[in-house]
Amino acid sequence: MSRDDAVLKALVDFVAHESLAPGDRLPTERILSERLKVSRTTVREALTRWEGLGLVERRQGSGTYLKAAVSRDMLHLPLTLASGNDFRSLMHTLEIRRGLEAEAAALCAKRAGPSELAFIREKLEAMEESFHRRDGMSSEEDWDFHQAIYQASGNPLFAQIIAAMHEMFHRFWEHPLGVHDFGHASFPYHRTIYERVAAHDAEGARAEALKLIATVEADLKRGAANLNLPGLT
Amino acid sequence: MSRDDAVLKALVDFVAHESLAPGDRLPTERILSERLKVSRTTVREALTRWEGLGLVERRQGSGTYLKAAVSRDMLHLPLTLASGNDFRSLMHTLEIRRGLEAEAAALCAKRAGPSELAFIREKLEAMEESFHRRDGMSSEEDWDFHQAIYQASGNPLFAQIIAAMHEMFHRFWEHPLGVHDFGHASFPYHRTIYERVAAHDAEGARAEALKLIATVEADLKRGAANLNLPGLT
DNA sequence: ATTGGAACAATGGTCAGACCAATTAGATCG
DNA sequence: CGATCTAATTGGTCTGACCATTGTTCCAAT
Repeated sequence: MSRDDAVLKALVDFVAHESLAPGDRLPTERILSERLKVSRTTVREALTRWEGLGLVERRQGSGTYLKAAVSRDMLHLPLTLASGNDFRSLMHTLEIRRGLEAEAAALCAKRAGPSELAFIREKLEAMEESFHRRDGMSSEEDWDFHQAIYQASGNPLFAQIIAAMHEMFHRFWEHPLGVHDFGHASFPYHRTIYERVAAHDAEGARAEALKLIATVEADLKRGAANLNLPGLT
Repeated sequence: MSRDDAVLKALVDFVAHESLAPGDRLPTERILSERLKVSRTTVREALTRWEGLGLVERRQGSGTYLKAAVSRDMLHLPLTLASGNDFRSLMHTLEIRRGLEAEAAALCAKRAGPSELAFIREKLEAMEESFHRRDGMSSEEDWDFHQAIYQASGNPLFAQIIAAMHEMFHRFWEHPLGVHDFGHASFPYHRTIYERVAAHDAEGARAEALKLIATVEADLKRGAANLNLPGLT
């Protein structure tokens, strides 16, 4: 077994022994290197692997933070998709998102307890407040709302997959295709999704989520048509 | 942009410029560090990322070899989930599959042309024939049918994501949880999905796909209850 | 007492150079 | 010609230093 694989195994044991949870900060690289009897270089190589797998986040000047639960038997699925930044690829990712968003909303309606509902409602109201104040969608508050849904779905895979796709969307989400009022049409569906979730109406929540993505899709198509974007079919 | 992100970008350009194909050997770390004007440490950190993503393979004493095609716009989906051995993880993957399966079926109904429909029908009949001959689901023909659906969805991401997940819990799909007639209940829905797709009824196809996954989920729960599997809630 | 900013310490990021371990290619010898 | 030893190559690890960013502390001005 190579050295830094051993380090990763030791790190798993360490996290288990100290019962570290997502969000916790792990020891500094220097301390780890001393405690595991390897050089800091090797520790860094191992942490780089974990960072690539999304298990850990490093912040210069601050520390290294656990992003997800780790256990000894984990399966890593590095999925890399060749996907351009043209309109067609963007639409493909949106279709994936539609499938996941609908399912996440349905599961959320089934499983969300009072505390999860309160959290979602909080994010919803923050988004609505921001919308009325600035007369437009805030991509950040919008993202927070959806993340709350994914979290309450009880299935961590949703958040993981969508987070990875969101990164791709990110550059477009800021000023997508130059359309200023992008996402305007999707606004009301956030509340309807919440209402269906709060009523524990799984199929209703699924339907509202589908409507929301449909408005985004329409906006995207409109923007692409205006700009003659490459890949437009 | 952090330094080794820049290195990764430069590496992509280098691979493109030299038109390197999978299997080819990249320059040594020392040469790369010199050519990219960064330290070998930084080059190694970048290559470690690529290795984690399965894009590259390093062999000590030999060199670093390209394992997959790389392009500037790639979407990396680092999925890590607890070993598929427990019931909860298996259910999580099934929930993801439900979202994707439903969406793929709907898109397929919208877009499948005559040739795609004929291909799906071929797979369906092969599956049905195998079912009646051996009086049981054949995981291979079943998989072929679903893959045909994903292909006809017109979105390559579906096939890629699901294929990766399928590989992950392949062993369970063969004789999941020891249930012998696993998947028996899902059999009739393959034909109903096909019928809805052939009728270009997107929402109907989505509904049938949801029903199919529901039967699989029920089978899974039944098997787990019988075996007192860990992770059963 | 509060606030603002300046100095400082801690932490991840990068660097240079050396040596180790595995592999490969070439030279050598039977 | 073939097997074997040797040396060069290459990725893996180590050390120690310095840089860039962040968080904290503490003091001065208000």
